[in-house]
Amino acid sequence: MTDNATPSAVASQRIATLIRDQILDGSLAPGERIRQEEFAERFGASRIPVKEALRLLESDGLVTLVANTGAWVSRMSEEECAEAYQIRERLEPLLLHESMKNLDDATIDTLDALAFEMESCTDVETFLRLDRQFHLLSYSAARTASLAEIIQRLWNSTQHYRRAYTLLVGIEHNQITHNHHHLIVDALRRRDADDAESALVSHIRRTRSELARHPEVFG
Amino acid sequence: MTDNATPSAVASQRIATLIRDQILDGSLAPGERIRQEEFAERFGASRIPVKEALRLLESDGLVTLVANTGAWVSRMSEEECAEAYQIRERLEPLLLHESMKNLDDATIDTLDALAFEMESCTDVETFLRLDRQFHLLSYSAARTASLAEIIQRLWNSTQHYRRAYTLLVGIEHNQITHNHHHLIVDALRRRDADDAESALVSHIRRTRSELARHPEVFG
DNA sequence: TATCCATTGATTGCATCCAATATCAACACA
DNA sequence: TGTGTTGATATTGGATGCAATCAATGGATA
Repeated sequence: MTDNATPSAVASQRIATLIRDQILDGSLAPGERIRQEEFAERFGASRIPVKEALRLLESDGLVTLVANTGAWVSRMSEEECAEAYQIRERLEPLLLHESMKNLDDATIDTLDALAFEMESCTDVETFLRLDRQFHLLSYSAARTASLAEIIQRLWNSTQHYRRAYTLLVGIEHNQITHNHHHLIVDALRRRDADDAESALVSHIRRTRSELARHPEVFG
Repeated sequence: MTDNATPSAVASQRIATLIRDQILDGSLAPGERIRQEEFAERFGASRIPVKEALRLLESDGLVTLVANTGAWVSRMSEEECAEAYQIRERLEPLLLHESMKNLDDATIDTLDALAFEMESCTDVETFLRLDRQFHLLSYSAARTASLAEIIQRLWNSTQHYRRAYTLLVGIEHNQITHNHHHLIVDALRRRDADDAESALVSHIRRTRSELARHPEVFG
């Protein structure tokens, strides 16, 4: 499971990737309007591929289209976000399990290094990037493509609130998170799937309850 | 959770629904080619909305697009099908749980009636339709839209093999399936979520192992 | 006879143009 | 003053035409 690697030769897919990246890195905020003509000009294309890209992003849940009216970056409610975390809690352990079957030791070493790097990083954006990288890498050996795709979509659609939460509470008092990561690496190293799954469930469940404790993130 | 209700005024979405229905009812088989111009003419539109519809169906997993070459109805491997059932096994109990919270008694009566109707039906297409109706109705009271959408996609992408399997083994010796349905209705009536979930898990798992026992379905 | 290359035909991708629709402001009227 | 209506403007939806790309066929060569 890799982070949208191939820059497609097809314009509509390339544009979809560019807009998706802007939504994920926060430069396009929820509720912001996306005008076809403006983005077409920005990407040096006509409105047709932009329109197709917007439909793709709509089916990803990142963009909301209203017929004859326009497109906006989707605004996710607190309930929808909780729902995404509930789904992740059931699916990500399965994906981790599938991935563990094929994970090699070198990748586990990299995961270990990432967990420590995260522990000593000092800014929010780096933390978010490393955290995403850690989990996606832990899933990277799974052969279950559609499962990986569902989960990547869930990560994407909740990315905004992960950032908002992290910005709100800071990254100083995150030892529990780091502990979870180390537990996961340890379980993977021992090839103990049940243990890895349960550590991951705890990890995701904790984030869900943390978000529930900080409703101001959704304000 | 209702079966694609609104016939959108937007042509691309209307066309996507029409093509999707043709794939689901079997009149478009896996591997069959979908030519933009041919379908545009058939639906009385130009190629643009057809192309957008195909991209939508691609993100549903029902259609496979190759740049500058064409579109085909997706061909799902045995492994991918098993994967879909694994995901369903983890997610559908959650959706049923969410739905049960809001299910009224009248709907449970309807589910009961559907279970009996299925038991006495004699042709495969009716059986498939009633089965789909039964399960989707049992999920209909859930407020978790994105979960419902994921599951609907999984149903859609495996629909072809449900039909192939049912055609292969017939519907005469399906008592176990009917038993599962009655167990689910009973648990719902008693408002016993855990019991309903475990009956549903058994139900889905059984189908998965049945498919594994009949690999000729995927030939 | 098998393999490689070029040419042709078919099909898709995209840009431009026009039509349809929604939004918003100005205005008439109660 | 508030409300309903109407027109102008901006924006999207879709049709047509052209360019780009791929697949397939035929011929030349080893």
